[in-house]
Amino acid sequence: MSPKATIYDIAKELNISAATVSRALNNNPKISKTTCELVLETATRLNYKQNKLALALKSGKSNTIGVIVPRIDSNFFASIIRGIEEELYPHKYNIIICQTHEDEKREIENINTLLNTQVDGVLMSVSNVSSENDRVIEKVLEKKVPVVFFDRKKNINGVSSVTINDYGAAYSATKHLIDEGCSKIAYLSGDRSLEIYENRFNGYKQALLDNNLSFNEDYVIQTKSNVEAGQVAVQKLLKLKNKPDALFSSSDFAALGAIQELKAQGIRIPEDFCVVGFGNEPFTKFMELSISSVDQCTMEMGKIAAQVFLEQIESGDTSKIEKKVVLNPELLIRMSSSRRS
Amino acid sequence: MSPKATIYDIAKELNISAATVSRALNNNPKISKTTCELVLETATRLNYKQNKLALALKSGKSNTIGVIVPRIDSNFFASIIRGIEEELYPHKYNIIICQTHEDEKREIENINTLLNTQVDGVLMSVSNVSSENDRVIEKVLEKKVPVVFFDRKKNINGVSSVTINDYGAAYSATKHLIDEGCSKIAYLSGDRSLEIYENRFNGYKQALLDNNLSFNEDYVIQTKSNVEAGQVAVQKLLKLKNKPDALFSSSDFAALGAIQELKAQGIRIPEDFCVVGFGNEPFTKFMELSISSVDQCTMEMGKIAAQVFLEQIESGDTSKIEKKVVLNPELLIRMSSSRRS
DNA sequence: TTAATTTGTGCAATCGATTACACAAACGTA
DNA sequence: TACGTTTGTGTAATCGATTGCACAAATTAA
Repeated sequence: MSPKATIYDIAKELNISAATVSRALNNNPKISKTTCELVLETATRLNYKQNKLALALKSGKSNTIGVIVPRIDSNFFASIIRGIEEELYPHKYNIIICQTHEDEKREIENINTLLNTQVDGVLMSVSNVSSENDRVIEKVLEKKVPVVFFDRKKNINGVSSVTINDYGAAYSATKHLIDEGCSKIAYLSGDRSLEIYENRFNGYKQALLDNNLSFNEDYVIQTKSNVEAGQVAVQKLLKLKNKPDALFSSSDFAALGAIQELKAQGIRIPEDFCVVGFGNEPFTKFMELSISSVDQCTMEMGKIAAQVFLEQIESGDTSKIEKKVVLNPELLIRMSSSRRS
Repeated sequence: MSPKATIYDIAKELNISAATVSRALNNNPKISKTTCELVLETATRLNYKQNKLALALKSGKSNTIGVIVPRIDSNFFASIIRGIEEELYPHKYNIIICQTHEDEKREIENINTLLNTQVDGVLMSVSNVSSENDRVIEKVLEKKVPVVFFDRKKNINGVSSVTINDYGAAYSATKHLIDEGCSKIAYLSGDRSLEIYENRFNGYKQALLDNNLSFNEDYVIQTKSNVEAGQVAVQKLLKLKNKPDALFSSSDFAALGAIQELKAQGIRIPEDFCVVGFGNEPFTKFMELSISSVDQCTMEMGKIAAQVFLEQIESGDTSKIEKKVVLNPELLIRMSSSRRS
């Protein structure tokens, strides 16, 4: 028995043509019951598995999509991928995962690999803002392969996206801190050339202005999204003459670092200083001093990105549909910013 | 311009044969420089991308592997996948991710889908111990598709695996608790029909016996791996006449729940009660009362699983190599079990 | 009984790339 | 001049499954 049986093996075994075998396996009504049963039986016996590659080549549809993320081992992206997978599983799509590690070159490589692999679509969270990969993405579109951005998008014609309302979330978070009685609110940002961080910054700023608080450039620090960065940022902030009394961080990890440093310096949370993070990382609710954070609806984002992809595929003409879905994230108020109760 | 250019399009454009185009694109030395340059230029102009499906069909090698995990949105599996991806990226392999949600039916479906997709190998962490999928896996092997288990393995002939020394890790953790002065050590287990949990149990038990401590059946509780399960388990334990003074948990999440419940009942950690978890989840080191845990070398496990796969592919004959790699996890002693210093 | 229809299969092309083999043209050598 | 050798390309088969078209056999209708 050959390691991989084909319809030809079945055909030979039964002295019929491969075409008939193919039809029998697809329940084509033109095939007689007798033949059909014989074929199915032989297929099982030979451990036949349909070769999807041949099918994909013939049909031009691989039933595979590519997902490109900066990295997979972050709760945020892993949850989104889970959402995508669950939504696409019933539709028999396979998912190829690529990591960019925020490297533009690798991002472009990944896109090209996926195209070569003949994926039916590309779902991605962009790593980079440079315009070189804009051109690469446009080439994907030329090939009628739908692209859907999630979380971190770019504004490219014909590309749908699923994002959260970063502006609104930042606005709510900041407003919440104001409501708790804070008036000197600092903001830890990520790379502001990425739209999400720019939007959060704007939400933060607008909330201050709408509440008659002055915007202080010294209170805005651009950092990485990790614990150390949060510690360093707080060290800087506490050296200011006019020390802040609250912090809104674009990253839960930085928020954690900030809290650690604040405590180390003897500052009480939330009495003297309130903190709100972003991302609803699992640890934020586990901490003894639980951390307020913005939940980014990751599973939902993945599911919706998958749905948008499916709609585009089904509609046939990708280029005309351009859907921009914006989810409303939820502010989870926890101990790090709850002065009441 | 057609959306997807093929070598035939290039050939027609230049009035040469597709064979020549193929050779030129593959830098075949038999092709004249002139032709070669013309082809490359035209390929770029037409936005040509090699169709990997056609290549895979022809060569019988898809350069794609399948990875099956219970779920992707857990730090543990996500890290392993990252390791696999990084190891395989330079070798131009694509990775298809499947989730089982611990469902045996879905596990079998996934395996079959991957076979249909003609993956060059399957790397999996098994969800289930039933023997029905043993047969499915044996069919994979019949097709000369290498299978590598990681973390949760099964003992099937011809299947390599990469696991950690669960027995040793549990032994060390228990021994450490004993060294801290604990003598009544409870153990929270996962589903003991899975080898990993059975091994940990044995390591725990042996450490007790080797140190002249009695093994108490009441101290062993089988639970889920989540926070609530840990809380419930501690409630049970504290109702015992002879209350334990330490806990080794097979799950960090359960360890966290346990700690929360212990604190709620006014028990001091580590003074009155020591806790060690398993998995080195990110939050364990973030907690104010940081949690001792066993690091499972996830990235490394992924990388090694990928290496084992590569070796099998290169060796040609899969069936003869059967490699069992066992990694030695590290016990990270943190505040939840440090009475000294 | 003959013609029309239905039923069940086979033939061959197709998807895109590779490659063994054939072969013409250009070259060198005796 | 005639005969080997390169050099560069083309032809056609192949990978596995699908499917329009053709067609024989069986069935039905007239």
